[in-house]
Amino acid sequence: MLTDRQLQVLKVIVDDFVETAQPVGSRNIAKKEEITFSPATIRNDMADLEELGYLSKTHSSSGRVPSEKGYRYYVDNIMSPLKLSSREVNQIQHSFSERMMELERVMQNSAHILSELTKYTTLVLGPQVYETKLKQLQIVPINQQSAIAILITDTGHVEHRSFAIPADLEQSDLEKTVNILNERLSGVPIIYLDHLIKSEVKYLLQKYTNDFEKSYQLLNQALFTEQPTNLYVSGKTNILSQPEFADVDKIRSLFNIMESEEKMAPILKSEDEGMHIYIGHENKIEAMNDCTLITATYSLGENQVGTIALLGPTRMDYAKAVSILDMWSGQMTNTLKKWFNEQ
Amino acid sequence: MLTDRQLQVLKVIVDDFVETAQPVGSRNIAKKEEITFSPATIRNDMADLEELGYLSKTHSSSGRVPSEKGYRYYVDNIMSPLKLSSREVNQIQHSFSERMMELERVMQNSAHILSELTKYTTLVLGPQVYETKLKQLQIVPINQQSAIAILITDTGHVEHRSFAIPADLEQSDLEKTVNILNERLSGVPIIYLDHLIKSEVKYLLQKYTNDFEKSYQLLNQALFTEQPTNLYVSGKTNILSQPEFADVDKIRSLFNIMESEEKMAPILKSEDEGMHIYIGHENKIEAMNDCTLITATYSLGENQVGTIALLGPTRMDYAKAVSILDMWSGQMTNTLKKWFNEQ
DNA sequence: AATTAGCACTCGAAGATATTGAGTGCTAAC
DNA sequence: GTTAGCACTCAATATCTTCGAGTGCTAATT
Repeated sequence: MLTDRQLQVLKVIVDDFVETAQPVGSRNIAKKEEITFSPATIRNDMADLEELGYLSKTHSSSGRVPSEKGYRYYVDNIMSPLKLSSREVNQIQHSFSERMMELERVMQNSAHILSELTKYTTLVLGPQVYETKLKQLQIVPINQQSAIAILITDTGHVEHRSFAIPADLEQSDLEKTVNILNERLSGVPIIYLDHLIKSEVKYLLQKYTNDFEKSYQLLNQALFTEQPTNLYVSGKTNILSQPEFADVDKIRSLFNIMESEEKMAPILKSEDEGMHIYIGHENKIEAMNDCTLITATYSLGENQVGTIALLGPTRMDYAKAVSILDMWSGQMTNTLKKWFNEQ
Repeated sequence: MLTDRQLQVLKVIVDDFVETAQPVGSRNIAKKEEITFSPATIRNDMADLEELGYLSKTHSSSGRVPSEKGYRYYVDNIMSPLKLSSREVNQIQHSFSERMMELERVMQNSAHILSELTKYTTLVLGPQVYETKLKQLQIVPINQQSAIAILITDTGHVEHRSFAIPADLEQSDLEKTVNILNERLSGVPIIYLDHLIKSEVKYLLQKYTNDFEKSYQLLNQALFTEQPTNLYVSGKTNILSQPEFADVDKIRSLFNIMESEEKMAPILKSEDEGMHIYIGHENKIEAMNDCTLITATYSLGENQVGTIALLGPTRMDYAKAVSILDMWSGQMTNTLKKWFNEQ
């Protein structure tokens, strides 16, 4: 168990190092207002803290630097929530302004604003579509060979895909197909679409259209070709300003991960709701071993959960990051509740 | 005027430097198969070429490096088109495969593949919409407060925007508005929409709907709020592998530009069609002063011109870059012609 | 007259050596 | 338990040396 003084020393070291990115020496600690004891005393405490694994040195005669364990302790036991400035609060609220009626825009905007406020990289993963329901399906022919399928969900999400119309498909069959689909599929959760089409709609099509095979094939092509983008990243370049990322190789491997939705999505998805902090090697991906990732979930409806995350160096302003994510979560939940109850 | 031998020396220096990124010395040049004279002779030529401004040294006893003027001369007078490997040809053709019916996808895909092939950054600027015509306008209500407007153009481009429905707008007015719009605006070039609405449609709305003011306001809100994204960038991280971008500050300023459509679009748009090569300080933006930008236009229809560009260090494999862009342009033009004639 | 061999010279890169100063750990005094 | 004092450590920085790839110039060769 740490003494009060040790705790205080650890806090000062983390705070100072987060700010300056330089190892913190005993003399500098002693200079702080809140510190009332001498450098020698502090040195003793630091030696203890180092033995316990909360601090480390960059070399034998350097000042101390928080270890990952030290950050962990700071996050779990020391840091206190920060009061955000009114400017920060305003900006966050602004990203939920009324004119933003689309989830996509809200996410994009939030990512942008949070990365501005924190100077870290913000990642927003859209909600999984477990419960999203199909509102309407439309097919708009463009020319003889191609048409566009437009899916609209009850959350206001619009998805469109163009596809080739089989050459020998009759116009009437196309129309019938669309009618059947709209009739049978409206209100159905997206996730069941595939199943429902395979079971029920298939027979309807077979019954009412002349060229079932073509219609069915077309349908599959139009609806199930590709996963839509669901990851919004903003402020990637902020990472470049951090002194720990002076190495171009590091930057490259990190950027490669962030640009790939497949790699990033599983990292962001967490089993349970709420906030999670992954410090350094707590991140399973090697390229992120000197980063901290803070994730927070937001939910719309019952089972739809999305994630927002901040990515920065382990030397992160944890209190600020957490407070800002917290603020955002609250606003987001409010907005979505209002939004959902209204419709 | 350069002698044949000087020309040959310049060519070897550019080719070698592009490959190795190291200053080229006379001994190394003499070792090349195609070179039949001694280092001393080459040194004399190099001294002349330097005096003429085509070469420079990194320090007084280093080998030579092409200057921007040297690259310019190489591009204008020396380099010969490269025959692409069948792998490269295949990959480019693949990005135009039949299933890609949407311009957006083609652009995204092309950007990706070209950056893979060249290891430079690829930027694709979508065509300006001067001539694109509105095919269909649909308005899909999501709930009491909001709806989504979907614009489909004759090029298969789909644009959607959600907007708030004024609280006191009657349902019937909304429907009437949409009907009027579809009737009057189909086939109209997007660029004239605004004008046509202000002149003609305005009166129709006034005549047939109860709450003209609301309908009109809604219309403006739905159609003219924001410019759609039109810039696709791929392979930004490729730049990180180039030795000339070891400096993080350089990277940052370059990334900042590439991430901003407002900054990038005017650079990419060129007055006239065809290929343009901007070497080093020929780029007006300071951050790009040690880059080369090669732009090529592609066109669909009569007046619609888009741009594709490769961005790399001035030490670029010009022959390859030009050949690949050339290949792509040809394919793109073909594809679009076929596409347009069919509809 | 053009080309080439020969040679002194230049200068960056890489390694070795000295200097400085911020910081530590330990011991003894308070 | 706390602190002053002091010897010690080591990264950062500067200075010097060595090495070699490269040059420019001059004189010899073709």
